[in-house]
Amino acid sequence: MPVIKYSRQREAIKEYLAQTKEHPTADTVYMHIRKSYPNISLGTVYRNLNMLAEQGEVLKLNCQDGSDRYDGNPKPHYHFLCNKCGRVVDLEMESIEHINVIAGAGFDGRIEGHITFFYGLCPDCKE
Amino acid sequence: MPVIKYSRQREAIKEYLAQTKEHPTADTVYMHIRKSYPNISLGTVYRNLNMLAEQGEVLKLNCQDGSDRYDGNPKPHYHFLCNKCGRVVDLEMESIEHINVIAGAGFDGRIEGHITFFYGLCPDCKE
DNA sequence: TTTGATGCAAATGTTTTGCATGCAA
DNA sequence: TTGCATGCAAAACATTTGCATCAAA
Repeated sequence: MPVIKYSRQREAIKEYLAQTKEHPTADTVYMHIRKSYPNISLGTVYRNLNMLAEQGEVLKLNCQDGSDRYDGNPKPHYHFLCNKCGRVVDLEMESIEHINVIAGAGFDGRIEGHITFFYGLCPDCKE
Repeated sequence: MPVIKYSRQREAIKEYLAQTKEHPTADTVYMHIRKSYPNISLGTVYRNLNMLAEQGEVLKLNCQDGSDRYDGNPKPHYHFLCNKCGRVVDLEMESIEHINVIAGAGFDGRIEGHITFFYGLCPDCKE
């Protein structure tokens, strides 16, 4: 397997993701990084996002609205998608790992995990 | 709003989805319907799948592998995605609606529901 | 007869890829 | 010096859309 070399572009992407709570799309990442690296190409952004996701340094979220978004927090956690403004918010909540057991009860395969998105109205939109 | 007129193409798509358990992609639907309607176009398949999903007659599944798949069973239910063969299987399981309450406990917005995909190894791949 | 649905092809939006060059090690 | 990463542009995909024609009501 090839060695992974340092690149400031990748570092900038990682820093941006670590600092924002926006759960940006690849294109949004591109727009932001461009401010400090005007010559960065969209291809580089995609390559690095995929690389970081593979390394487990960021999360790639396959949202229910069809968009792919990225999360700088690689620890598995749950997300909330607002039906009105489309925002994706991190949820801090008690573990629901037991649903794997419930799902496995009548199923002959092996359940290793789950991905859950909650949806509804976010604090700002619920009024 | 426009009236929805009967079309044999749409009917064929609906029947195919009702009878299969494959959770096919739009392209797979196209390949199948083509056997009985060789002239049907991919555009028509997409238009009808979207129409049926909007009417609530079929489910559009935004799978974690990034693909969109369709399910002829419009009742909400859970799905399992095999990490090895990529197959999507229906799960029959006890309700886990209570996770909405758990998620809502520390959250100031309104949780209306959730979408969950389970993953692991399907019965055929688990050996 | 009216109007929605179709087939076709072009357009769109997103993501990936090939290649010459730049830069890390 | 070696070879991975980059920028650029083209290519690859998936999905949508415009339009003339077809068919349901």
